[in-house]
Amino acid sequence: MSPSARRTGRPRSAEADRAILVATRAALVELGWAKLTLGDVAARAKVAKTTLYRRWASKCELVVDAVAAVFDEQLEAGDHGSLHADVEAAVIRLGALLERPETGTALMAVLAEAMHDETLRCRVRSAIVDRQKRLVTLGRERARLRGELPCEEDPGTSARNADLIFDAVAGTVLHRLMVSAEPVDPRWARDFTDLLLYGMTGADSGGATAAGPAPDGAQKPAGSV
Amino acid sequence: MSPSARRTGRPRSAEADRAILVATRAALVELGWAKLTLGDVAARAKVAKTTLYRRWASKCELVVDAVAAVFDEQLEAGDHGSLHADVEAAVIRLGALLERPETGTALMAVLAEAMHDETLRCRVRSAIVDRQKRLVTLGRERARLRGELPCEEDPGTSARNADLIFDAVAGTVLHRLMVSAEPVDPRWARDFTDLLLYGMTGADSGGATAAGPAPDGAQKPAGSV
DNA sequence: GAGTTACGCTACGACTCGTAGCGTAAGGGT
DNA sequence: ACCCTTACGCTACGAGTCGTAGCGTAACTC
Repeated sequence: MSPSARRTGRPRSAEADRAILVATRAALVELGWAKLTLGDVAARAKVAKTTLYRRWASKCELVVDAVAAVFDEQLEAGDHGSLHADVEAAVIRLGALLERPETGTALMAVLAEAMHDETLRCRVRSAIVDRQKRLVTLGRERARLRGELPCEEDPGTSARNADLIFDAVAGTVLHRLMVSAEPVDPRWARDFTDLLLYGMTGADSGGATAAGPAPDGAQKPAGSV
Repeated sequence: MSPSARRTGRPRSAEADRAILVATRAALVELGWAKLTLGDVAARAKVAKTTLYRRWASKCELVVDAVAAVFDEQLEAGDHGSLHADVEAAVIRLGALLERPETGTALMAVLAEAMHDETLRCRVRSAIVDRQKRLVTLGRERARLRGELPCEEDPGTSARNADLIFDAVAGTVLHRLMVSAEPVDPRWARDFTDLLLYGMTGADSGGATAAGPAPDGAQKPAGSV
């Protein structure tokens, strides 16, 4: 239907698409969400304002696509050899992604707007959230094969735990950057990973937090108290 | 200076203040951040538009105050007898607060806008964030007195850990509600608390996650694997 | 070449913004 | 009681943005 309806006529300029998304991110950094106008984006992208309106119905949808493109570039889930290393790498990668001013600002603004727009919320979920969540599932699967996590018979429990982990990782990194306005540096990433794996009690007492060089790296048993 | 400058003349109507903040929250729920206009807020509050502009310079500052008032109402840190119970209570309380549509929407929008406005960011921090963060410090202090957490000599380490815990709690709850759009129900609060205290490894294997009624309640040792 | 679709450009009505000006209301100082 | 000071309500205004319509042209398919 979609391909048959558009197999004829002048095709949409792919370069215009890219220029618009780039301009959207640039304008977002410079002006912020509130002062971002579609007219300004069109001027930066050197396209007519009408072209913009022909493709995106609202400012929200445009920004979602602009941000999703950045997330797609950064989507990967390499195997770092241990659950600890995998989590730490994910934290640093997500932190680097959200530290880019365009990404963080845009994501927050879109999420705020999505509270009132179910369509927009679905769009955000499919374009950004679900693809990131898949990485959590993959990482846990690898950890289970390594014997770092127990097998779970109940798929419901497994899904719930994956959701919980995802909320914890993404939410904490987001909060660190957006609310606390502190950087996701290697030390914090390690501290947070320790917290996730071993909990408040274990991480605080294990001596792997402050001055020590964390000699155990990736193989700290849970009952280390 | 401020009190001396305003000790004479007609005082500002305190009721108008309250009406404006109430109207702001109501309009935020109904219209969302993008479509929220100060003119509309003024009409709802039954005050002149000029009165609004005399007190708040921008939409952001108005919304910050409107949200901060709600946070103030809910600020408490009761002693629930154990670290586990304290954390779980805080999660549920924060969840209930952010589940109110006005609060979550407004907070996200203001945070997004604060990325470009250092003044606004400071305002958010002092009005909302820092007051919540104090609860974390208090809870950890109590846990230390109970012997649930080890003493920390280094104040820098202690502060870093408190910040980390705060980001983890607030960020995860926020993400669960705003991004995943799932409720903070008692089961999730318990699962998340287990994760925070005992880590991924401990919480997953302890059997306190899925169907069981969690018979141990608040006294699960860290080395329960 | 004919048909179809996208693009750039211009112009437009509708709307909101934030401010200025004026007269009136509500307190404090003597 | 009187004046002074400040806040309030109301109206009106220029400035700016919004999203759309109309037209001629460019690009691609059959």
